[in-house]
Amino acid sequence: MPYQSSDKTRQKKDTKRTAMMQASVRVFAEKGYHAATIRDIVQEADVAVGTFYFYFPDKETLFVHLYEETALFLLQAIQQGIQSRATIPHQITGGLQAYINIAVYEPAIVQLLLVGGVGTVPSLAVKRATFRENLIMSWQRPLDTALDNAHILPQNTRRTAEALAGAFDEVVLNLLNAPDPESEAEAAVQDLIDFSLRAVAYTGL
Amino acid sequence: MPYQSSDKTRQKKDTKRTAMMQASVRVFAEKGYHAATIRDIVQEADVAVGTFYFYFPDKETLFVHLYEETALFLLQAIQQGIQSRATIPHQITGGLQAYINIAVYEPAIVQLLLVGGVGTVPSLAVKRATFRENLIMSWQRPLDTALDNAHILPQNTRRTAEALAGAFDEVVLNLLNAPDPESEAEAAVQDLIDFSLRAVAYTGL
Amino acid sequence: MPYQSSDKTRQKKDTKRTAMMQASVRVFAEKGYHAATIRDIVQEADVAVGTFYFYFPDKETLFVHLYEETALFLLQAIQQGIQSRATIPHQITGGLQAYINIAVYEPAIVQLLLVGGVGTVPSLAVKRATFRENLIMSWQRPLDTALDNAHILPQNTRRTAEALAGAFDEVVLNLLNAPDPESEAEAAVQDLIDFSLRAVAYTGL
Amino acid sequence: MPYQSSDKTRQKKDTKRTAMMQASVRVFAEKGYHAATIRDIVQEADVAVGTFYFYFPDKETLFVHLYEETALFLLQAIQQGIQSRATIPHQITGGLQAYINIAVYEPAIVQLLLVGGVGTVPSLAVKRATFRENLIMSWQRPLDTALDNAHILPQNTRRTAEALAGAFDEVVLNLLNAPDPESEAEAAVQDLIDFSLRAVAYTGL
DNA sequence: TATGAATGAGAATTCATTCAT
DNA sequence: TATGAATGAATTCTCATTCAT
Repeated sequence: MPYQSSDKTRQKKDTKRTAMMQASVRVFAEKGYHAATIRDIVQEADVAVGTFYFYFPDKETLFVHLYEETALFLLQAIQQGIQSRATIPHQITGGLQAYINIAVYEPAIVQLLLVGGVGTVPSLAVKRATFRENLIMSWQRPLDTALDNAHILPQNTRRTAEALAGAFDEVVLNLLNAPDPESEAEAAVQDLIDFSLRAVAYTGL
Repeated sequence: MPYQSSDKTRQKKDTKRTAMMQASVRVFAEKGYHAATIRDIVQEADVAVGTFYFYFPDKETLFVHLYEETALFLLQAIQQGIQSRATIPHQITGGLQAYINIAVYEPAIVQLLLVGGVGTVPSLAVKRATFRENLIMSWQRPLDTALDNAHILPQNTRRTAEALAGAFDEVVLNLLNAPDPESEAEAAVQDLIDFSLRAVAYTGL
Repeated sequence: MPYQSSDKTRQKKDTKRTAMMQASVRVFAEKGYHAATIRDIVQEADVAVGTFYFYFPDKETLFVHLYEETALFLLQAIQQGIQSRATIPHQITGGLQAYINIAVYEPAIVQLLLVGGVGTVPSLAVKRATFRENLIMSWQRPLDTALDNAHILPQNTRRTAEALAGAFDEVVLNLLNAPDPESEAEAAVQDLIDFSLRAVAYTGL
Repeated sequence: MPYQSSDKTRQKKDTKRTAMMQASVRVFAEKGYHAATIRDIVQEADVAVGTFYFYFPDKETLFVHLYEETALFLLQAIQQGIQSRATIPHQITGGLQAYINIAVYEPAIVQLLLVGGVGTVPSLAVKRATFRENLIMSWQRPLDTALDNAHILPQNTRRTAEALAGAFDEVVLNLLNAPDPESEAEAAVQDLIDFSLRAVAYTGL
């Protein structure tokens, strides 16, 4: 394996690289793309500026990469929460729990996705659109299935999915601004489940 | 009469000032606070850099002022749409129509509020929080009244209002990204009305 | 007199022009050339910016002109105080009284000359050098005469004159920084007379 | 040993920092605070603009710092020249030699103090006042002692000290404008010693 | 790999000056 | 004459990026 550095070296490298990415998420989440400086990031990660450019080509590329990766992580968690269940109530519950879980324990990730990457670099616009689209689709798919099975009343599931996605985001952001998000998380999940089941006109109630 | 601050002169001044503010809204809405440069703004308004500073003290002050003014305008329109009606279905209809009307005919205003002012200057954070709070309260008030009158089932109206506000925003943003927002507006309003009445557990259906 | 505007007009013009020059002296004296803005000057004179450029070609020209005029005024006052007397003690007394009188009652003039025009525009450098040279010469001339008449002991009168000029300036600046310059002026004059007569080795003491 | 803040590196940094400070002194001395631009300074130091801001927080801070440091240096030199001697003639000689020595070999320092910092930034005003006060006090102290010992006749020593300080400054500035200051320095010192001993009414002559 | 000094393009802001009215 | 809106060159300062060590 000549092209590969030793485990020890790789581990150290990965350690530093990971530290910088986590620092980046925090800094971008807190300040947004433009207000965050490379200096902010390297100070948070406790490395030198030059080190940043050893691991990442530039600020924009890192940010877009971070956004993609983070978006994928959140989407997969939500989809996992949805897909492991069979009926709409459980699916919504599963997806929401996954979402709010991440929001509470990794707030920087959610903040990066929801506020850190708004109105920034052109190259991000398409990534952001894709993320929103995937997020909406994640909620639309169970709705379509439920509609087929007459578990919900007829409706424009696309629009319902958009509305649910927006509703969840807003509640999550308000939750994160609360003094103790963790303690309120469970109630928020329950309120949103109730809200959603009513909103999708769930016939099983 | 060597010089006269005549109506004509004053009117011209106001005209130019207004033009610059509108240009600013467009640029801020499109690029967000940080990415928008003074040069962008003055080019959009077709004036020189110095002219900007003749009318406005600095970029930040203008932005915050713009945000406040715009937020007030949107809030009043929505509240006007709500308060001129008596029952929840009509109130939601009125508020939504006002919101989507502005979104379609003054998209920059909505974009400035929803995306332009995210993660920007500290002095804006409180304005933004106030705006979101007022927006949520605008929806919560009719819910509380309806709950008192048993027009909706018992629920955490605060959370419902948050969810509705977020739902509306997301649908509006998706609408604005559509190829022809105007043609879809009516359907979007109707879908959201239906969504909302289900979501708030309106008992009159 | 076709080329001449009416008395009334000219008077008004002179009034305004004079007001601006006096305002300029005050502003330049207080802030120095660079820190003083045209806006400062016209506000102090209560006219519009355009008016400034009707009377004066530009900031630098006005400043240099002001400096020259002011320097001439001070020099003539000092020289008048010197030349109207016959012997060194009276000449020093006369010159000093004139200087300190102006310093106390027209502090802006002295401040403009001593501090307002330091290290500023190249075109002023020569004017300033000329002023200092003339000021020194004003004191050297009576010294030379006194030396010829053996009223003072042999010395390098040029150097003595430099030293006296510097001594007077410093005392004047300290006087102007005093809480009540006027009340201390007389004592300062007397101290400086004594100092000077000793310093020039006046033989008549 | 990927990187080492070795002596060599640190020395280089100090070297560059020192070079920039010296360049700053020269530029400020020549043009004064306002007329001196960052561009002037970095060109004189042959570095890029950013380098200036790597070493110094901003123009004003550097200038004030430079002024303080320079004032302290000059004051200590003069006081050292004074305090190492016992009687007024030797004290004046010592202080003057120190002053003129610096003026001739470090003209920028003296010019910065005497002309570069006049009528500039508010934060400098107090530093300048302190410097003048300390300078005057440096001359007043030996005068007070001499007066106690009856080595000079009764007089207002504060005023005499002011006058001497001003006299020295003026002669020094004239000396610096001479074609060959160094060659005239000795004579200037001697003339000023004579002038001063007469001016303070030294009784030992 | 890692460092941080050095760079310079670009941003915000100021202000002398012009000119249509 | 007088006005003040409009201009844009010049200035200060920031920050992403590079590179010698």
